Formats: sequence, C-alpha cells, structure tokens
Amino acid sequence: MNTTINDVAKAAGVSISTVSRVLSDNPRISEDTKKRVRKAIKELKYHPNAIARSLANKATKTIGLILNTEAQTLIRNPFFIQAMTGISQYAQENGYNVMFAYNKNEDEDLNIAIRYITSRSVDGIILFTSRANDKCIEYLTKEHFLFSVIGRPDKTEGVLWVDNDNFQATYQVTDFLISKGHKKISFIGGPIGHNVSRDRFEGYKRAISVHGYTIDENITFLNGDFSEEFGYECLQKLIETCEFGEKFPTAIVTSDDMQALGVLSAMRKANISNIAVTGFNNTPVATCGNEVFVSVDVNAEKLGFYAAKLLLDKIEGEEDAPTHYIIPTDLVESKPFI
Amino acid sequence: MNTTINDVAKAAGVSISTVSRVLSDNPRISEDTKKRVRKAIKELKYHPNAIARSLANKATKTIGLILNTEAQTLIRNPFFIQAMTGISQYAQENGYNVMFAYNKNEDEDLNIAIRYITSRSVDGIILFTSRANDKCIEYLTKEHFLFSVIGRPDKTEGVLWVDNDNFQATYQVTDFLISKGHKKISFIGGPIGHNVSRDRFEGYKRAISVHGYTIDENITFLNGDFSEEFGYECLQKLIETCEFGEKFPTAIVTSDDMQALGVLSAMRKANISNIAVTGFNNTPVATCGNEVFVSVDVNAEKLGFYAAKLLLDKIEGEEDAPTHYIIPTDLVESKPFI
DNA sequence: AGAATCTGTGAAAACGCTTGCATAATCTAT
DNA sequence: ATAGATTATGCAAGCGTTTTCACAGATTCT
Repeated sequence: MNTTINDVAKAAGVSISTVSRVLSDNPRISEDTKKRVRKAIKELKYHPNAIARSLANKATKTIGLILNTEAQTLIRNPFFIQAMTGISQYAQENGYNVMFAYNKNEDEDLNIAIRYITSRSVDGIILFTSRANDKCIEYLTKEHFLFSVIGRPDKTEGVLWVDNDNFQATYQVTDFLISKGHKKISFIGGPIGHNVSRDRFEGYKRAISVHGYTIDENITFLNGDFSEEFGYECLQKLIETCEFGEKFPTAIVTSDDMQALGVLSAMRKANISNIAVTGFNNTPVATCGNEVFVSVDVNAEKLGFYAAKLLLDKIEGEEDAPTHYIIPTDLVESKPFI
Repeated sequence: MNTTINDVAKAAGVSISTVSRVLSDNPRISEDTKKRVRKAIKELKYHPNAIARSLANKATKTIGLILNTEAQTLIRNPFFIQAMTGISQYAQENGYNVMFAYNKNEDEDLNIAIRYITSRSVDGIILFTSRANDKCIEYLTKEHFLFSVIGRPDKTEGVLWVDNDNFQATYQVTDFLISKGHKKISFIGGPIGHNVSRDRFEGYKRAISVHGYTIDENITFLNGDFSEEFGYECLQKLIETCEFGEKFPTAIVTSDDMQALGVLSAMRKANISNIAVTGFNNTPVATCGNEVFVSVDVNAEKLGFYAAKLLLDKIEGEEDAPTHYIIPTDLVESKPFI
C-alpha cells in the first residue's frame, strides 16, 4: 500500500497530529521536530492523500467547468480551449484542480452541474455562457453554490462574471474603419438571445451615429449565427439589394471570424476585393485569405484566467474581492500571410 | 449542513449499513426495506458524498488528462478539443469525472502527472502525445500507474494506446491523387521526432512506389512543423527549384491542414491555382479557399472516446480487453464553399 | 514559592462512506 | 422438535486526514 501519515509518524517517532501540523507548517511545532518529520517524509516519499484531506477539510480543491456549446462551435472557435488554458493556469497556481464536462445541450448541462454539486465533487463552478436566462445560473444561485460566469449574464446581481466590453470593441473597430475613410459600413450580428450580440450591435451603432452617419437597415444583419454560412448569405443579400456601386458598403463589421470568413468567401466568388472586413476572435483563419483583415482579439485566455480568479478568491473567502472583470480587447491587424 | 447517510438511516429507521446497501442495490436487503429507504432518500434529497465514497473505496472515479502541447498548436488544431469531448462523453457514460491540466512544457507536464498520482486524485491518466521517448510514459510505467495514450508511443509494450493508421491514411490520400491522374506529387512532412510524421511519410512513399513512380527528393520536405509557415516555405522552395512547367508537381500531400493553408496562401500569391492540395484534420479552415481541397479526418472524437474506453476498462479490471484501437480515417473532400 | 502563562505534543473525535463479521429471525430438512 | 441453512439487518472497523481539547513541562510573574 501507499505510505500514509501513520508511517511517517512512526518513522519520526511522533504522533500523526504532529505530522499533520508539520505539513501545514504550524508554528506550534518546534523546529527540531519539524526537521525530523520532514526528513521522514522525504525518506518515505510521503504525499498526503488528497481525498482524505478533502473529506476532513470539507473542500475538494477542485473546480468544475461547464461547457454548454454545440460541438461545431467548440471546434471552430478556439475561444473555448484558450479560455480553458487560462483557467487551468490560474487553478494550478493556486493548488486547484479543474474538472471538465462537455455537453451537447442545456439540460444535460444542468445535470452535470447538479451532479457536481450534490456529490460535493467540486468547490465551485465556472460557466461558459452568455445565453439569456441560463438555467444553470438560476439553479446555482438558488442552491447558493459558488460559481463564476464567462460572458456577462442577464442578471449580474450577486453573480461573478468576466467579459469583454463588447460595446467598446465594436465601437473601436467601427471607429477604426471610419478613420480609414470608410463612410458606408455594414454590420453582421450574432444570435439575438446573447448579450454579446446586442452589445456588439450597440457599439457599432454608436460609432456610426457619433460620426454623424445613420444606420442603414439594408446593410444591417441581425440575429444570425456565428457561422460562415450566415456571413456568406449576408454578402449575397448585399449584392442583391445594393447592386454594385455607390450603395455598396466599403467595409463590413462582423461579429465573428467565421462570419467574416463566409463574407470573404462570397467576395472571392463574386470577384469583389476592395472591401474591408473585420471579425472577432483572432482565429488562425483570419490570415487565410490574402486580404488585409482586422480581428478583435477577445483575449480568451485572460477571460478564463480571471473567471478562475473570481471564483477562487470567493471560495477562499477573500473579503471585498471584485465581482467582475472587464477584459480589454485588442484590434489585431493581420497582414496577408507573407 | 448537508444531509448524510445518517439522516437517511434515522428517517428510515435503519442502520447506515442498510442505507449503503440500498444504494448499491444489494440483493441481501428486502424489497420492503429498500422501498422505505428509497422513500427517505427522496424526501431528504440525499446524495452520497463522492469524496467520502472515494476514501472508502480507494478509487476516485476520476481520470486525469494531460495535454502537453504548445498553446499555438492547441488553438489552431481542433484535434485536442475534439478528442476531449470524446473522452468526456465516454467518461460520463461510465460515471467518471475528468480532470484536465494544461501545460506548456514537458517538465511541468510530468509534474502534473506526479501530482495527480501521488495525491491519489485520479484513478488513471490519458496522455496526449506522440513524442518519442516521452518522460511521462516512462514515469507512469515505472510507477505502475494506469494510463492510456492518444498517439502510438515508441514502445507499445504494456501500454494502452489509440491511434489512426497514419501509414494507411497518406497511402490512401496519395493513391486517391494518383487515381485522379496526378503523376508528380510532392510531400510535406511533420517533425521527425513524432511517429506520426514517419508513418505519414512511409504511407506516401509506398503509394508512390506501388504505382511505379519514384520519390523525388526535390519535392519532398521532411522534418518541418505542422505550421502555415512551413507550408508556405515549401511551396516557395518548390517554385525556386522546379521553376514552372514539367518539373512542378501537380499535387501536394501535406501532413496538416495548417501546412496546406500555407501552401494555398503561397499559391495564391504566386498566382498558381491548378495544384491539388491535401491536408490532415478536416479543420474548418479547409473550406477557406475556394479551391477543392481534400483533408484526412482523423476522427479525433473517436480517438478520445476509445482512449477513455481503454483506460476505464482497464481500471474496472475488465479481463482481456484490447490494448489498443486503430481508428479509421476518412477522406473528406470539401467543396469550395457554396 | 506558587500561580499564571506559554510551548510543544498527543489522544481522540470528526469527516461520510463501505464492508467483513456477527447475530437474530425465519425457513428447510430430518 | 431440532440442527442447519438462509435471509435480513446491525455493529464496528477502516479509509487518511484535520483539528479541538487536554496536558505535561518549561518559563515568567508576583
């Protein structure tokens, strides 16, 4: 069997209480004893059993991750894996493990959350979501279970969350385009149920109107999904309604690199090339065309990192820790691949 | 506090042993008692504490995932997240949790493995690797700790692993190109330290020679990395050495979609368009150009699924379970995006 | 010198569960 | 009717820690 605290105690000629205290560097133990015990620990290659610790401490030192996303999105958008690395990093630095469960739909999702909680397997949960009226949030709140959310939820009251300033992001990218001389800028949005979609649209609107232009509904596409297909369709509609020439936008602000990809694809097919396109997520795809391309990097790794920080600070009972973080976005101008 | 087995026992008027036995549906308990206990369980909303269970059972019902990969690769290649979903799925179906730790380098990686094991936090480990002489494998083997590997390791003896038949994959794709009439086919390989690179090259070689052609070193690029840059460079070298015309290959077999992307990019820049390019991983990027493009789908989700199966079957002490799985690959011909 | 305080350590309970063994009650076979 | 087997349940030890409380011995104070 594995060496336990008992073996160490015996080897060092002390009681297990003393060993336990040496482990936590309790000041009540004399330096002499500490040395002796530590020597025994080393010689026996003793490592405390995490499970037994958890039981005694009523804390698992583990957090759970809940990914409620369609496989497609997960695969096409590096956002998730990036955020996960950020979470893992902060967790490791603070001696926490992270459990992860992938689910196809919201109901299963909730089940996982319930299982995590009721079986007391985790001390807290990080939720990937920006869905309106998320069931998990509701449940977790009701159960008074600690969690943090990546993506600003509907009701922020009493919940820990981290997000970009999506308003600011599209404002900035639109403003950037205007500063480059663009006067007619189209917008392609995401699913209307997500806060992120609304915010991005609002940011675009503001930038447009601040500069004295008006929103043209013919070149504004709302409530799509973050897909290539949608981007492609939008450009086709644009071609239909605007014909070419004056009415055609000189730039397009999209809400996702995949949408942008669809737009670029459609452009290439229609043999249009002088339209600036922007996206979100700074996906590798961005460099795929030979066009200049601007993408908003949402710093997913940081989003994850701070989501973990929010949660762990709360778990550790930190007083007056912040309740949310806004992670700045970066405009990344990818040159055509050299 | 939370309701424990004691509360249930009291409510049902039985001992905790009985409750425990009802939980595991022990046949020695009478149906009558079972009903009574189950009623109490429901009423009290009792859920067994996973930690306490683990301690008593000396099993955590948790497996650990170790990702030793550069962030870049992780982000650009959906392979990992796909495999992870497969793992999560099989684990969930069998009542296991999965822990995940992301690391930048091999040493930290080993540390995580050591921590997982020495603290007894997991029952087994899944390793993502195809690195020659992996330190983790060595360590895990030495410690007699259960693990499975995604990617065929150097020494397969006594280790559980799952992989594609990479030889077969490039053989197939090369053969496919030849059947389409291509006679001069270039090859772009991956890092020579990985088995996967060697296998893919061998498959290509075999297909070429089986059809009576010979390998031309001038159009064969080995020991690169799985990157866009490398693909780009290769095509440039091709242009330099082959000039255009007869000596130029009519098709290029690459070892990764990213390499293929680089090739396509360079082609576009040099205004070449009639060269068939193939890749690996069936990345969304594949559809990025408007060219026809063939990618080998490695079925990453299945790789993960079976890696989990191998491990869990072993953990559960399944007799004569297989020691490895070969997951078939699929040739995916992506039409130019409509 | 005796009381009060401080230091360093150990005994034992607690965390919430599983399981081997014991036992009481019922049933079967003689 | 009685020994033996069977069925249904409980007792208590054990899993490997942490932590409260107690206490012995050393130190300080009056």
